Amino acid sequence: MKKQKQISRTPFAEAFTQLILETFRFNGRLLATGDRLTKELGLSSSLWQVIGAINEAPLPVAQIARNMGLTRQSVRRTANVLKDKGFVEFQENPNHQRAKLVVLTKQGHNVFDKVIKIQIDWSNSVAKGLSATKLKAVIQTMRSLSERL
Amino acid sequence: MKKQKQISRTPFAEAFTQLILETFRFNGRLLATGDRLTKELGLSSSLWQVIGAINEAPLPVAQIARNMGLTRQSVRRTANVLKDKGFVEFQENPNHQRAKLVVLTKQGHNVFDKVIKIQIDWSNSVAKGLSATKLKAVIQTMRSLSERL
DNA sequence: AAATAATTGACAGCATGCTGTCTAATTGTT
DNA sequence: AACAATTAGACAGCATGCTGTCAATTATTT
Repeated sequence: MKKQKQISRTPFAEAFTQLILETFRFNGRLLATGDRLTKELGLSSSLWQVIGAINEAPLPVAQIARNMGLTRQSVRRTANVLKDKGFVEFQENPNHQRAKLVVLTKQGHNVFDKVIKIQIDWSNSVAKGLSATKLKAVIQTMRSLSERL
Repeated sequence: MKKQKQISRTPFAEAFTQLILETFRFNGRLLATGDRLTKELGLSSSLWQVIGAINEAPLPVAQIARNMGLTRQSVRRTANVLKDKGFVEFQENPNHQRAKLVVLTKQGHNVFDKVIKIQIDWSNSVAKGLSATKLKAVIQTMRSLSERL
């Protein structure tokens, strides 16, 4: 006779475990799809994320990193790649000598507009049967969980 | 006067974009927390995920990879690390000469039991104010979206 | 049974997250 | 104004995902 487990998961713990695993999978799929859809533009998920982060207003690397929940080192590398590709440039920051502002070039703005269009088409193709309300509920739960970690 | 954007996001596209970014953040947080909680056991998120995948029954590397939505190459590397740490061993597979079975050692079973306990404690500490039902709804939406990618 | 296709392992190399350390610059405190 | 604490950049190296290729094995088709 098989020994019984002493501790058993509560229904919440069970669902939470599933959610974690599904999040890992979903994240992987999103990255793969994002890379695929923007490859022809010379971009990848990490690149357009940073471009998107400075679309409204130029920011220093460290600030971008905080906004995105990444380390400044990793965003810096991405920013350097974007600079090499001609999508951004570093400009003097009147408020800080070292922390230069990452600014979209004309080409950068251009490519981001294309990304937006791709994203919108993509969203529409994915939208069937799901409401914005439902997505918002998901976002809220994820944020709520995030805060507890 | 500023030029008006030609295409604007639908509410769904807006929420979808937010969901994508939140997923990236949530994923990062989960990995960081998972690593932190199992560090003392000599594990990391990638390691306990694979251990968990063969807890019920031994499987070959390629099968584990398919189950987890990863490439076999990446799971293989993880499996080799687990072997070096003594948590798994490779055993002959009666059905396949090349594809050896990844099997938990006694130490592997042992450490996974500890991981389970940690996960349950963690779940309980996170559970306040959230129901399993709510999490299930999130999982379902994520799966539904995953399938469309 | 033989030929072809699919799967697997092994190896190499890239992408993008992380940590750690050192130095320079900035900010906050006294 | 001087000192301490924090922040930023630069560089090094690790972790863990990916792709690509080649040979060996297994599965499928004819």
